[in-house]
Amino acid sequence: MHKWSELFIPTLREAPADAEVASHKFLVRAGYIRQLMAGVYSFLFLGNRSFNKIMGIVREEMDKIGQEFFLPALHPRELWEASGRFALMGENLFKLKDRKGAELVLGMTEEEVMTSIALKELRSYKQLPQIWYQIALKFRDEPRPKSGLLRVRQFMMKDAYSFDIDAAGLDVSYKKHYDTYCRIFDRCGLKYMVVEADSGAMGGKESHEFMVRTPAGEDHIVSCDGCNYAANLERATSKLETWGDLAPEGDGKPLEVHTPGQKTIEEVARFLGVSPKNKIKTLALMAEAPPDKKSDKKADNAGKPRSRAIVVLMRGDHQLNEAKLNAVIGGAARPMDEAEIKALFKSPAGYLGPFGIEWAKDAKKDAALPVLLVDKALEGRSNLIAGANKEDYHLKNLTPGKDFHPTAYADLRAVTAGEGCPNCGNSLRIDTAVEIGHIFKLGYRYTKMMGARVLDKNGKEVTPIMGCYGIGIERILTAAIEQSNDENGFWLPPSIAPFQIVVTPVNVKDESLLKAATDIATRLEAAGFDVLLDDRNERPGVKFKDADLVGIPFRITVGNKVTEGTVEVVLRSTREVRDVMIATLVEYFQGVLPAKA
RNA sequence: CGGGGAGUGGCUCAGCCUGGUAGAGCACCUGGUUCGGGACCAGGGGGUCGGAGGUUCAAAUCCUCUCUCCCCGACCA
Repeated sequence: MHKWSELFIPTLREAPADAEVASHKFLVRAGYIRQLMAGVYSFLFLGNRSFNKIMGIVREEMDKIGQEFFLPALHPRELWEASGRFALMGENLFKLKDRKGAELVLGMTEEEVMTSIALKELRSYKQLPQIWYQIALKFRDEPRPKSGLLRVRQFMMKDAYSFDIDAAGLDVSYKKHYDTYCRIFDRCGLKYMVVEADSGAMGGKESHEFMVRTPAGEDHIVSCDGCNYAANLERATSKLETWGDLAPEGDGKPLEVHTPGQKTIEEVARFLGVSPKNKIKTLALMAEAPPDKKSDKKADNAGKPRSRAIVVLMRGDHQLNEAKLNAVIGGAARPMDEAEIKALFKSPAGYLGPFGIEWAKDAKKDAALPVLLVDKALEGRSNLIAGANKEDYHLKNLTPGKDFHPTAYADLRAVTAGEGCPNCGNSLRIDTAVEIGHIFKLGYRYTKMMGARVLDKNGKEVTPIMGCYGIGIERILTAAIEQSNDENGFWLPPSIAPFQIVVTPVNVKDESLLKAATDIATRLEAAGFDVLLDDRNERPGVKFKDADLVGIPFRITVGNKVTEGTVEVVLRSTREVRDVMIATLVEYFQGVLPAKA
C-alpha cells in the first residue's frame, strides 16, 4: 500500500522561474523531476513510476516483433569513424578519454554497435530477418537544451534495428514497426499523427514520424483536414495556383532594365509594376563538404572543408526550405560572403541573377563549375525577371532552359499554410508538434560501410539492408502532459500515470474516515489497480490541490457520505464528480480502467 | 557560436540605480486552535548574496574577469 505520508512527493506551489512550457512547469511542480544541469534531469518517485509504465508498454509491444538487447553507452571512437558518423555528428557527440588516453564517445544511437554485432554474427539469409531493440540512455551534446524534458542531453530512447535480406524484407520490417508504434502510442493514450518525414542527410527512401500537436513542439507539420495527407514541413509539398507569365518584351531576348537602388524582390516588383511571382529570387550559397577524415588528420588541413558554390533560384514570393536543399545536395550550405558573391557574379548583392554564368551541367562531372538549382515552381515558366549581375540593373525576358541552363530542377520550396493539399487540393494547415517516434528505412549505409555480408539462397554474398526505429520515452510523458493540463495541473492517461487512483480521506484524524479510505485502497489494490492513499494529516484543500497537480486520472474523496456507504469519484480531466457506493467501487473501476496485468 | 535576460534561505522574489545591521511571502520545526478546495495565532531554525580579483574605512550594491541557468536564433538520422 502506497501511503502519501511516507513517500517523497515534493510538490511545489510555484513553478521554477526558468520553466516556460507547461510540461516542464508541471513535471517540476508535481515532484516528478528535478534538474541536475542544463538538459539533464533526475526522475523522482512519481516521474520514475510513470517512466517505467511507458517503458513497460513499449517493451510489451516491441517484444511481439523483436528481441530486446542491452547495449553499452560507452563506445570506442573507431566504431564511429568506421560508419563515418564521427565527423558527421561533430559537436553533438559527447567525447571523452579513458586513463590510457583512448578516445571514447557516448552513444547517440546504436547503429554502429548493432551493425558490428550483425557483421560478426550474421552469415546466412536463413538468419534473417532480425529485429533487435533496446531501451537505454542516449547522449547528445545539444547546443541548446530547452523546454524541460523536451530537448535534453541525456534521454531514454527505445531504438530498434532491422536486418533483412532485401528491400522487400525491409518493407515488411518497416510495416511491423509502423503498426507496433501505433499500438504503443494508442496504449499510451496519445493523440498523435503520422507524417511523412525527411530522411535527412543519412539517405534512405522512406521515413515516418509520429507527432503530437502542441505549441511546445519544435517541429512543424503540414497536414490536410480534407484527406490523410500529413508531412513534416521539411519535406511537405503543395499544389500551387498557376500564375500567368509576362509577355516577352522587345525581341524576347534578355532585356536590361535600369532599377537604381532597387534591391529586394518587393522593391523591384513594385518598381517594375509586376508581381513577385514573375520574379526570380537568387540565393547564393556555399556548400561545405564535411571534412574528410584523412585530410582532417593532417594538421594543415584540419577543419578546412572544401566549399562548392550553389546558387538556388526560387519564385520571388517563395521561401527556400533548407532541409530540402540539404537533402538534394547531401550536406549543409551557408550563405556566401561578400567576396564569394563578387567572385562568382561580378556584382553586388541585390542584383544577382543566373544569366551569363556557366553552370555545371552535371554536379559531379563539372566539379569546377558552380551548381544552379532551380525550384520546380519555376520549371516551364517564361519571361521572368532577375538581377542582371550589374549594379542597379535587372533583366527581363528570362526563361529557364533557354536563357540559362539549370544543373537540376528540384523541389526546394517551403510550404506555407493555406496552400493546396497535393492529394486533394484542400487548404493545408501547419502546426507545431513534438516528435515522439521516428521510423526509417536506412538502407545499406551502415551494413555496406562496415562490411556486413550474408550469403543468399544462391550462395552469393549480399549486403543486408537495415531499418532503424526510435521512440523518445521522455517525450511520451511530456507530450501527454502538454496534451492534458489546466491551470491546476495535469492528468495522464491511466496507462502511464504513476497511479491510477488517489484515495483522499478528507480528514485523517477522523479514524472512521481513515479506516474507510484505507479499506477502499486495499480492496482496489487487491483488484489490481494502482492506488495511492493520501493519508497525510493535511487540510482537505491542500490534498485536493496536490491531487489535481500530480497527474493521477481518478480521485476518490472519502468524506462524510461514508456513513451512507458512499464516496465521490472525481474524474480529473473533466472534474466530473459522481457518488459511488463503496461496495461497488471495484466494479465501477473495472468498468472504466483496465486492471494491472 | 551570435543576440537578450537572470543568479540573494528549499520555492517565488524585493533590496543594487544613490555602498553603511541581509529582507518578504510560501515552505520547514515546536505548541495551540482549526479541518470538503493551498487555514490562523505564538515561537523558532535556515543565506559563502554564483565564484575570483579589485576600488573603498566599509561591497549583495561600484569595477574587471569568470562560471552557471533561461529565452530567441544558428544547430537538431
